[in-house]
Amino acid sequence: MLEHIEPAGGSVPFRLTNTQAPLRQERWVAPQMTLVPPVQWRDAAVRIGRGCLIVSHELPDGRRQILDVLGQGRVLFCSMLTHGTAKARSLTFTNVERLDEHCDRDAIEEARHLAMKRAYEHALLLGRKKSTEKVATALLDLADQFARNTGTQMRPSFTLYLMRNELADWLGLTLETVSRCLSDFKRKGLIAFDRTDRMTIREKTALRAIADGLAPST
Amino acid sequence: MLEHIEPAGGSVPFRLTNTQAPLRQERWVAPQMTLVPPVQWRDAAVRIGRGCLIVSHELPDGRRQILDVLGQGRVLFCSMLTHGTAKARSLTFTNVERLDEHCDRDAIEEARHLAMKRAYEHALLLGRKKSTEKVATALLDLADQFARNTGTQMRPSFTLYLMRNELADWLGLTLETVSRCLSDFKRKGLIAFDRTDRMTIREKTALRAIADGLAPST
DNA sequence: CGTAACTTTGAAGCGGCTCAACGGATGTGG
DNA sequence: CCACATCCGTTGAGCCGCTTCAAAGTTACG
Repeated sequence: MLEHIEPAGGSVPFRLTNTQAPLRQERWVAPQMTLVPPVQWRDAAVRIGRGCLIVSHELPDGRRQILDVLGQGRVLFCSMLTHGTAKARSLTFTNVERLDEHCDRDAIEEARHLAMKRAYEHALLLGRKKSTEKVATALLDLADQFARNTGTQMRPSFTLYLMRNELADWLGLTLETVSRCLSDFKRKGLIAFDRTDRMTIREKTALRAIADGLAPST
Repeated sequence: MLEHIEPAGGSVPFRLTNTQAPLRQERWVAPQMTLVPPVQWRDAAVRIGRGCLIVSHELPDGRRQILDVLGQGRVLFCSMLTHGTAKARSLTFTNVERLDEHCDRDAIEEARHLAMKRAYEHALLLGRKKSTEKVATALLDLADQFARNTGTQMRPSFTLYLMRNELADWLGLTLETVSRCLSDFKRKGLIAFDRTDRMTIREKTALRAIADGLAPST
């Protein structure tokens, strides 16, 4: 989906496969790329085929807020990028496909609604949830998006594309607080992970209760 | 815009003028009403003619997050209310007019973009700004929306429809913290108010710098 | 190995929250 | 008219959850 591709992290390995299919307008994006829509995609909606994108926004002094994490099937609205309201970045090899304003009208409409709904849920999280509630919410959200075909329904397992500091910037916390919450959940058997980037939800309903603020804070 | 109108605060005076103009679909809403769109407005976009609405969302235990504050000209998307993603409430006598999906297509598109952009800015505020930065941002936003014709450009004056606890729920703070910030700004001459619901911005650029995190925290 | 990047863990500090008291404004009834 | 209640805002004191700072542990990769 890129006209210009800017390596965002200085040291991250950089690779790009820019496949332009004749009928479907589709492109591949390498990890750690900042997405810059080509001019003709200025107001387009693009669907993630596979991979993972984060959408973020920053204060002048560099404090960052990650606004959303997009997995397979989610839709990114390029107007947000072109108007300077946000930046999008790939966290792994990611495939995006341009939706057609007319053919995919319903899908676009639905995606717009979902984006707004998620923004509202996220505001509730940022403004009113405790750190443990935030982390629990994030894990369940990521499981929904990225555990499509791995693990069971009640014990989903997924690749965590975000690093601790990215989780922190998503949740309005510090990376240390995120790490402590995750270790805590692990100790309690609510989740499991050996590698830091591979998570398994072990007690989904318990996590759900925590995420919704219904669990005693012990 | 209401089919059923539910008095939300128990003690607030209740009055309603339900004007249904023949051509323009337009209605009046009394203060402190929870807005419930009539069935035929299920997915409509409605523009605020005058008045003030808040859009909010809650956790099961009652913690509330105010998601947006809408003044004259702003557009509310009813689908957010009908899907249970949010509630809307009037803070004063408020006039709303249904936009036409076809005639007002461009206006709706623009409003959608604005809503999303504001949600993003709000997330940045909630997740990454300090209390003083939050309050400064809120004051400037409200000045932009509600000081249309009062005060000067650099010294806007406006009616503050939100109470301290509503400001707090908007900014992810407590009402005490909001009160302390406002008193602090007043003491420093950045703002002025005698009645608690009538604000004047006195040092717009200084407030702007604070809002953007560019001011020393002294 | 050795370095770099990321994570974990600990200890200390602080910003915003909680709890509490007071003050001003408005309304109501005697 | 005053006594009293209610609601909202302000202010203070103490505390706690998260951040900050620091150091050690882990993983990946040359």
